[in-house]
Amino acid sequence: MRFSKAYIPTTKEAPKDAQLPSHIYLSRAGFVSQVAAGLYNFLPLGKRVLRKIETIINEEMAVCDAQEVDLSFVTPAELWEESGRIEKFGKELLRFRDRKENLFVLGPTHEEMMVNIVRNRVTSYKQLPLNLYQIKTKFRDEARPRFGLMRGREFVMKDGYSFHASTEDLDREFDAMEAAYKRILERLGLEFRIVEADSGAIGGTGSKELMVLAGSGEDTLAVCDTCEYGANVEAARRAQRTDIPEAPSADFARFRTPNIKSIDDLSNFFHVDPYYTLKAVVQRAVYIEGSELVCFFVRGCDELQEVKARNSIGAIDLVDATEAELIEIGLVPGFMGPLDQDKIRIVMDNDTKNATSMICGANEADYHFVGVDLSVMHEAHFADLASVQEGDGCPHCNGKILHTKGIEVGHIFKLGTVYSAPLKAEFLDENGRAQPFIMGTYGMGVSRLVAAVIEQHHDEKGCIWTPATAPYLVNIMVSNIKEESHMAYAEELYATLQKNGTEVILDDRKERFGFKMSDAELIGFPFTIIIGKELDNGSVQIMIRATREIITVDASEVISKIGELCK
RNA sequence: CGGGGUGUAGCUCAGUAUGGUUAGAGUACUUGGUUUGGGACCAAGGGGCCGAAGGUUCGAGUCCUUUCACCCCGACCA
Repeated sequence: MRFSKAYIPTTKEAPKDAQLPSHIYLSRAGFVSQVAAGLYNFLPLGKRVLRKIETIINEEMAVCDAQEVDLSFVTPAELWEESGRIEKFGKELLRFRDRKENLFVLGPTHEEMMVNIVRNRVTSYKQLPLNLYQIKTKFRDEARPRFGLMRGREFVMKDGYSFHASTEDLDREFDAMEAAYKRILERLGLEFRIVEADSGAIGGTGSKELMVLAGSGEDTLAVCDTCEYGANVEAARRAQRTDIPEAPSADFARFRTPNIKSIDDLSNFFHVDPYYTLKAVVQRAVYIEGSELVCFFVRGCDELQEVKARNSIGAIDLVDATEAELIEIGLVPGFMGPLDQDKIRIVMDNDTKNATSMICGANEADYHFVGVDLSVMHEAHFADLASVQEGDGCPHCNGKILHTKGIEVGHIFKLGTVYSAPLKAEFLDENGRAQPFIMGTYGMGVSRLVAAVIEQHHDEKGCIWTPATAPYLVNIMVSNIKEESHMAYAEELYATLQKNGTEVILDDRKERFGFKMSDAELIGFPFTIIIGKELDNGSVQIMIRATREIITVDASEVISKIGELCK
């Protein structure tokens, strides 16, 4: 491509709405432009990056014998009614009617459609397993799209679905997909972590998220500083605590604690570590039908993890309870404890099981119990409720947990029969019995990956594309196109690179050196070959974008040098 | 969906408090000239329904009402 003919509208200023580096630089460098909230146009450079990522995904899927399909974007609403998701998805599902008044939706994900194309066609265990995927635009009418390409309403996703006759076979395919996804991200040149994730209300197992590590990520990850363990904090586990503070010695007693309500106050008042106090968090749990107040207890040194709490009782949502709601049912805010109270459902963190020497509220204003032995609560509902904190022990090794931020670019998930059963997608097993398909699902956010590359690879000058994601690997920049010998050399180099299959752009614009260099840095080509006055000495220069280092090489060796730098 | 903010030239923004010639700047664009290794300089130009609708007024970018869009925080997010 010749730059002079390319449509690459770069700008000095970022759109005022852009906050994230990926949004700012992708806009400024002319990769994308915004159309409306959460909707973006991909301009030529952006489209090239998308296609490069798609190509890598296709290649790795081919290795796994996964087959690409292309399902219709507009899907009949009946399918969604059949699976029961039309209500669950709510307003995120964009619906509309055609001229015959039939209701349709724009596909936000394609489980239903994919199940639909195999049901009644794949009818025998002999036809399994099967792994089908597509790379396609999805639409979710998000309440609040933001962060540029990171969270759009319309986005490109690779969504794959596998069908199996047994859970063992699903496990095998799941591992193969995890390995393939890992290879994809490695090839893209991204630093990432595969983490354990929350399975959500749908159930299923083996939920794993692929997280590109970047400070602007929306998800908090708990990762081990020693081993490979990593998990979304929503699902993170930790080792049993070993550095247990010295226990306070006190016999069981009811103790007057005037106006001592918070964990801090309590721990100062009794001079005990918060580890020995019990924190009560009351939430209104919302279910499909109705709601109730639930009190969660964790140790004073811990925080309640909301997703874990929600999962522990199968609620759809938790909202903070107000003091008025507590008082109404006869609870005493600031002095709540699990003992001797039957006014509210309680759930206790696993770490409080059989805990001794505890201090907890006495369910009476200005009184706490001390010296509590929680083994009396052995019939209570225990669950993992506490949020894993930095410094906690890794559940797999002796390492320590650290927190880091990640961008979720992939999510793989064992669905089991969650969709195949309600949609009656069945095959006959060896015994001639009808069984629903056992399914896995494998998603990867392709347009989000474009943004993720830049979130992880940029500097104050602009984008820094990795070789696998760059719109062009090499930019040949002619310092002054009026120098005929320089231009002739550049043309020759351009032709040679094109012939050997290098993705190359020739910056033949009638612009000054500084202007073209700034564009090269903003767009972020991995290598810019500068052809200018050095050519009179038989040399050219290569600017390595990642470091902005400029090296001088003999004009005859420039191609082999580029090859060397790519390694 | 709750709270906050912003809509004026392709882009980034002044101007709105206190209504008053022909609505400005920078940048980008066009033409001519000079320059040519880090976003050049000089000169001359083109470009606006001041988000939309209604109202108040002799007069509205500016005041009032309604509405739409976009952004931020939160809720939500296979």
